[in-house]
Amino acid sequence: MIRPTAKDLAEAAGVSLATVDRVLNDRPNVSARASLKVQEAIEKIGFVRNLAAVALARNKIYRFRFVLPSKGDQYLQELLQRVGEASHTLKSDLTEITVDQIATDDPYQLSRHLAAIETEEVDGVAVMAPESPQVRDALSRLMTRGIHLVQFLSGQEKLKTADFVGVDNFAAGATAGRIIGRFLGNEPGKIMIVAETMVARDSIERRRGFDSIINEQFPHLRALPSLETYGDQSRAAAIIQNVVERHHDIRAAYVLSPESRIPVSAISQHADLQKVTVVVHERTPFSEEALRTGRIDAIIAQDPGHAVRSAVRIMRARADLRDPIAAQEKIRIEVLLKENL
Amino acid sequence: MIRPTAKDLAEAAGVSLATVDRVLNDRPNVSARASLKVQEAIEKIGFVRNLAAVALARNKIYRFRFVLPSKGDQYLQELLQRVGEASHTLKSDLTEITVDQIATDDPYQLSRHLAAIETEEVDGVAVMAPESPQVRDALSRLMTRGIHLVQFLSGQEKLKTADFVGVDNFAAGATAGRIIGRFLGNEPGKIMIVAETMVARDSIERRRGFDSIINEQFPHLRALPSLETYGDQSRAAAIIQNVVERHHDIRAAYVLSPESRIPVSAISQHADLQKVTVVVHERTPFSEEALRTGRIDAIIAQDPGHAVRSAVRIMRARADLRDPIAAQEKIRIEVLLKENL
DNA sequence: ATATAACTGAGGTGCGCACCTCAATGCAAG
DNA sequence: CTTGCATTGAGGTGCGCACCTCAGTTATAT
Repeated sequence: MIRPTAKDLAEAAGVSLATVDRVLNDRPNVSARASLKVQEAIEKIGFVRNLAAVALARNKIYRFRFVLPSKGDQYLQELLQRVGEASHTLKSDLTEITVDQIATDDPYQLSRHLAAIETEEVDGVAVMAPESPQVRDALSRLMTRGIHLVQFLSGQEKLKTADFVGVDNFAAGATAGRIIGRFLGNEPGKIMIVAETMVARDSIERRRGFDSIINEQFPHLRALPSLETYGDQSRAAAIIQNVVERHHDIRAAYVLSPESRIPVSAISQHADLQKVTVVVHERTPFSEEALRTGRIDAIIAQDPGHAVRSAVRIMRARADLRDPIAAQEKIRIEVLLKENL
Repeated sequence: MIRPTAKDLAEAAGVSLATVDRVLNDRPNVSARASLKVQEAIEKIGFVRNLAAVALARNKIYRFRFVLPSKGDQYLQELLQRVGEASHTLKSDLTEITVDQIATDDPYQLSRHLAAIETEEVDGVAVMAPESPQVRDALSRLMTRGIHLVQFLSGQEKLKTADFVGVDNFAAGATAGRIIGRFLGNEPGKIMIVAETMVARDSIERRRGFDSIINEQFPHLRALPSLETYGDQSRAAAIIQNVVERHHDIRAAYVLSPESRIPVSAISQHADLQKVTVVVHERTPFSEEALRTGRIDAIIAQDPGHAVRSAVRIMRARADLRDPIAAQEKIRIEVLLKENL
């Protein structure tokens, strides 16, 4: 037999096609005995569902939505582009992807937005938003309503019942710590740490991971308190100037936030920081160029294209009541140097 | 209109379904005018082929084959496992994957094997084999016979007309160079370089990439001539001992070959090499464990799972006479440290 | 103008499965 | 023994497209 079909399976199991259908699709009114006979026949004849036929017969269009921040710099642009590409590619796969950009840092607005998503219009939602109890509740309610949720690159204290796509930020911070520690060698010195804001859970976890490595492995180095730019160029310059005046042995800088343009610009414009080792997060046109020209020394990244595709695969699997293939969906913490860009 | 079908397309283009079919599938006997009308209508109504329906109607089983070495250590096992996983996963996608393990280092045997592959039994072949003119010819002939070829992780001087899956080995070597250079700091010293054999093009290119960085960026370091273990444990110990006796300032070791167990074992057993920085290629159970326990300091890797899936996607696209999505198929040069394993 | 080749349309079939209806059977409680 | 419910089978329809045939039409060459 070339490739057994459901008909062959029915025959082998000694039941009708209708029963095979009931078993395969978990429909009610099947006796345990019949179910068992079908399961055994599946093993015996090596039946494998033809997914193309399933998709065609279901004739269902999968509708997924990405909820992303409305404000951001190059990293957000990068994400939007990847989502757009995925949307385009997946059209022929009966998958429609939409994007909502809202002020994800306003828990109230975000919650309202999530509450307004109708079960009928969407099969799955991938949300990238900072943590808050209110948002967490809204996400829970979303799931209760039968909408599959993916926590996307974001720092929610993970809802255990939801899928997550992204990296372990503690490990990402630790990786940055290892890089800086090894790059600096044995001479003592201080490390400047810059973030847009330390409210974001992502930044907090990275900082914790970073500190854990520096303290344990490189005790001759000292990580200074985190500076917050609030996304403001002149504020960034001012606080960095302030730190430089008080510490004469700054040998490295670590930028916690995904948007590194403002902090790195401030650092590379400062006369006293020309020789410091700089590590940032996320690959953007800016960080890539900075790595090429030597203004920064390494990028810790998670591939946004992978992340988007992974989120879609997971939502797709959940919509079909399948389990995602965990091994394939792990997002790697990438270390980018000038040579492996 | 919810989602235009070919029928809608025919209507919009003012032609028959038969003509739409001829245009969509590049069949002969279509006037330029009719073709144009269809193309325009596609744009106009936003027609997108339903791939599930295409697959079902074609009812074609895609048969792909991986040709891999018969001899190897953990990296080969890793590869085999990934191919097996892909094979399992893709069964429901009408894709059958087989593996041939042969002595790929014997050009004659490999050529004969490739020549024996029938066009009827296989749609695409992914070959991992070291370079030789004879093999290159055999690969060319394979393509001439209409079998889609993917050069898989291997060091053929690339056949321009064939697809390639894998990393740029020059860049991989350069990345290793950067890592070692930065990890060692400013003190002068020597770098021991070990390979299974320097006949493999991969190793040669990595060595070139490595040297280029060390020479340009870290002139206080010196990379010693490559040692060849020939996969022999005692020979490895002997040649390393020999080098250690002649050089007292070895500060790092770089293992070029994908199988690093033998060289690393020899290095970590040598009393004088306890403090050297070690960088190897490819993630295997051994190298992973060595990184965890600190016997090595970094791994330069290419994800074999990604590589396998990428090769299959490419062969699939080629079999459908589509172009692969280049951006998605790029294999990254990964830098693994203890923290981002 | 006629033979010929290049095009076009109408229609049909089947891919493997999901989903539906309806009748028939079994089984247990009352 | 009847009633009611769970289970099973038979059969049909349609998803969107590929692929085939054959008749009819239009352009091209002679």
